[in-house]
Parts: sequence; structure tokens; C-alpha cells
Amino acid sequence: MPELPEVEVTRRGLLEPLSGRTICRITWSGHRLRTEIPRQLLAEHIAGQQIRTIDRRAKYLLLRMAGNATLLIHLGMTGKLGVMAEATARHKHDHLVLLLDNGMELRFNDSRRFGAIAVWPAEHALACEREFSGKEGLEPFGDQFTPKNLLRLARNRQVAVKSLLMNARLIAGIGNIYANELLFAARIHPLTPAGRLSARQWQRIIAEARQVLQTAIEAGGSTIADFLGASGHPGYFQLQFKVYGRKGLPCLECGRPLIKTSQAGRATYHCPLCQPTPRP
DNA sequence: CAATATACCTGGATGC
DNA sequence: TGCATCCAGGTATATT
Repeated sequence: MPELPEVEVTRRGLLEPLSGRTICRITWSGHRLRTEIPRQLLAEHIAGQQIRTIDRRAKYLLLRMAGNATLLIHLGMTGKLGVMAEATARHKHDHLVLLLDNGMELRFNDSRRFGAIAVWPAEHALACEREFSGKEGLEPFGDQFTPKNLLRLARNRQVAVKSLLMNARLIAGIGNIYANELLFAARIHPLTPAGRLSARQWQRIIAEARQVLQTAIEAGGSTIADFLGASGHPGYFQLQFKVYGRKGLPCLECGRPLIKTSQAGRATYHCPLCQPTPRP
């Protein structure tokens, strides 16, 4: 389940095998993803281009071409990127395959097809970048991720703090797993109305968000997957979650059984003692 | 406008 | 064993 750490681990894993490579041929499965795969734009603006570097914004990977075009990739729920020899057998759900100039292929595999592919032609690079970035929320490691800005975003809002943290238009990269984990780390109940949090509590959320995300990145992301970097070692290792998926198990801090609820249609975990219900 | 519900997908787990 | 049902969650869109 790729959230910010998994996307960042993927970015770092792909940097070495892809930088400087030229894309020789592009093939696709014929299936659409969350959006239609822009075959025409891929053929016109990405095929034949050399990959300069890879950036990340929110949960998106941005493959920057030497000619200034950009290939945007979103992993959705089940998307995986891998680099392997052209001769390696294709897998079911390999939806986009980029043949590189060294005989390797970058393959995008996505069983549920919640992922997305977009192309920014070089001549529209600035406008596309601005429009895209304007729709995405604050980066948790960015200098705009401050108590002041979060107080402003949450002002007069009744929405639960967990929902606000997961709102990609407001805050980038935090999905259901890390929202649960960081709220436990900050000792804040997921249902707390966002507008009621103090600057001090937001400061705590910011600090714990960065800590949890950074730890996950260093652990290699939290999803067990078959992504292999060029080095050949597995890209992901399971993170030891403190609350996510631990319904009924003892809280690692106080021993109380953890509680699972459903909030806005999402599995939500918290400790009844460490994260007390906000008073009405 | 704010908040919630639903659609998009497949595969794995569970129930009968 | 087979078949139905539910659940997982990122994001866009619809509804209340």
C-alpha cells in the first residue's frame, strides 16, 4: 500500500538503474488504469528520451527526461515498479513496459489498476508542473509543514484529524496506515475534531509524522513486494506497526487492547488509554 | 461550502 | 470443492 515512504523507497531504488538510460520502446497491456494511459503522448514525448533523474511529489513519481518532458507515475493501491532483463517473463498485470538501452525493462505492474500514468510534454512543462503541484497538499518534510499552516487549514473545521491528515489536497503522502501510526505516536485520538487542536498539538503531529515516515523510509517502506532494485536486494521490509492491524492486541505502551473502528470507511486503530476520546 | 458516500479494480480471506 | 461475500485503500466524483 504505497504511501509516501514506499514511493520514496521506490524512487531511491530506481534512481541508479534508470538515470542516464534512454527509453527505446514503450508497450502497454491495452487496459486502462484509473485514467486512460496516454499512448499518443508516450509515443511522442517519452519514447526515445533519456531519463535524467527522478523526483517525488506527494505519492507521485516524476521521471524527468533530458529533453524536459516528464513521465508521471502514481502507484495507486497495488502498483509496483521493477527493473528486470527484457528476457524475463512478463507477469499478469504488467500494464506499461519501457525498454531501456541496456536490455533492461522498467515494468509497471498494477493488479487493481488504481494507478495512473501521465505525460507532461516539454513545451508545457512549467504549466503542467504548476497545475499539478497546486492541487497537492503540503509535503511533510517541506518547510511549509508548520503548526501555523496546519492551524490555518484546520480552522473552524469539524472534520476528524485523521481525515484531515489523509486529505491529499491539504497534506501530501499520508495514507491510512501512517495516519493511524502517527496519531498513536502523537497520543491524539483519530476522531478529534481538527479545528480543536492547539499549535502545540500540531507541532507534536508534525514531529511524529516526520519521525514515523523517516523511520519507514529507512526501513525500506512497509509493503512486502517483489520490487527489486538494480542491486538485486529486496526493496521493502515490513515495518513493525504499533497500532495498524493490531486489533485486540496489547498496546505496546500501556498493555490495553487496541481498538479497531471504521472512520469514513477506513480501518482505524487506536489505544483507548494512550489516545483518550476528546471531551465533547 | 463541508462532510460523507460511492465508483473504480482484483485478489485474498472467510463463510456456507 | 465451489461459489458468494466482504475487505483492503488512493483518488475523483457524486450526494447530502
